[in-house]
Amino acid sequence: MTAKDKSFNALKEMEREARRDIIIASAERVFSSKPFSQVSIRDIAREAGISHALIYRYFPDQQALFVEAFLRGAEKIVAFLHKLIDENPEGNIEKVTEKFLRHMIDNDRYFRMMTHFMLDGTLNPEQLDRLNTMERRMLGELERLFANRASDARLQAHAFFSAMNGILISFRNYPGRNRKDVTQHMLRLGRVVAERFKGEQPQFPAK
Amino acid sequence: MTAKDKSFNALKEMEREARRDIIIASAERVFSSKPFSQVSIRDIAREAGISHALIYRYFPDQQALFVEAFLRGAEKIVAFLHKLIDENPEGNIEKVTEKFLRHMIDNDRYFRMMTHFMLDGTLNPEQLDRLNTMERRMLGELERLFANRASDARLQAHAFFSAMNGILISFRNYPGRNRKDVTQHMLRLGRVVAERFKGEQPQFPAK
DNA sequence: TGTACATCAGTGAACGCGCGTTCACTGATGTAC
DNA sequence: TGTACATCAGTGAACGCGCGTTCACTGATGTAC
Repeated sequence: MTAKDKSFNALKEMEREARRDIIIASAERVFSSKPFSQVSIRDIAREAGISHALIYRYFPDQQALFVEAFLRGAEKIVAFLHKLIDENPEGNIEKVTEKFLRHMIDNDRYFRMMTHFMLDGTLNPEQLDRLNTMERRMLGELERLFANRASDARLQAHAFFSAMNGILISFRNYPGRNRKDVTQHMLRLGRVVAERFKGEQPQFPAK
Repeated sequence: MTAKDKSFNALKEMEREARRDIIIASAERVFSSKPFSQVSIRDIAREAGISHALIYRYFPDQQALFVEAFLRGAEKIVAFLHKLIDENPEGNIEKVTEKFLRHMIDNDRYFRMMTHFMLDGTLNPEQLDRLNTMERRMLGELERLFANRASDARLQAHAFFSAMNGILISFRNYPGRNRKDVTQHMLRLGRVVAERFKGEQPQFPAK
């Protein structure tokens, strides 16, 4: 009886999770179709084919859903990074740089969400914490890229991560031309950065 | 008579410009006090001590005013960069990096506005063009930093600029702690980047 | 087997708000005759 | 000098909209006796 109750409840819980997933997946789709600041609860409900009021049965508020949708995608990015760096154990930075940039360009929605949250000053502490944990995990993966090269792998990883993000942000709208040209320019800058980050750093200034 | 008319009209025009300036200056102040996305026309009018309807006598719409306010500040950044690089003619990248980062941190509102516009997909072409011109001017200043060092000064400048922006964005909300710690970390990453960008680049891969 | 009740996914309508923008108007100043 | 008119900075009120969120309700399903 108890066992049966448990499995029934478990099933129910699973179904509930499945419905929650559908909402998150719909959110992800909407986020690929328009700028972050223009996405509304109503958009997501429409995409999911449900009443917008229903979303509040699964998420306490808008921010919680948005963060959740981002974390879902960020998880994929971490997995991608993990695999990528496993496959380039010699710290082949050129290769990693190119693949990483391409992946971020192809998964533009997550990159846009990430930068939005990085800049947003209105996040509540709990969500901020979840986002920081995610950023730390990405940085942790990148750190492995420098583990055999520099004594300050962590700082190198942070600086490298910054350079990647900077490229993706700074040249996004630049200078008109078509998307392909922009991608080419980003990859070219990626090669410059990779070249710079290649060797063992001479001597990191203490201070 | 004509001369008098001209000077009268000129005076009127100047007064109008002065009033326009007051609005822009008020906008700049509001932008330092809250996140970009939360700034409204009404906020700016309140700060300037005028009716919000009046703003539409000086600017066609909100976006025009916002871009104008940013360009005003960006002008100062370009001037700062120009002076900074003049004062470090030997391409003292460590120094430039530190001063640049500090300046951006101290003028955070402009940095926030800049990144907002870089990511925004809803700008009309005319404003986008003005912003791109401004970005090109910043990059032009930075290019001088690499002029005597690398054959591909332009690419180096773009990559360096990206790294700076990336540092400022990626660690803004990271990881809690106080503002001073965050600044310290950013400067530390700046030193890593400066160290990396110091020497002549070995050989830029063609491809 | 039938009936009363509990649970819960799901809904449409409404609330309350703040926003960008427009409108009709006022009042001061300067100009023409 | 006085009067009719034009110009224009400035205003408060209103428009219309979309938003996040809540509410009262429906209807299906499962449970207890």
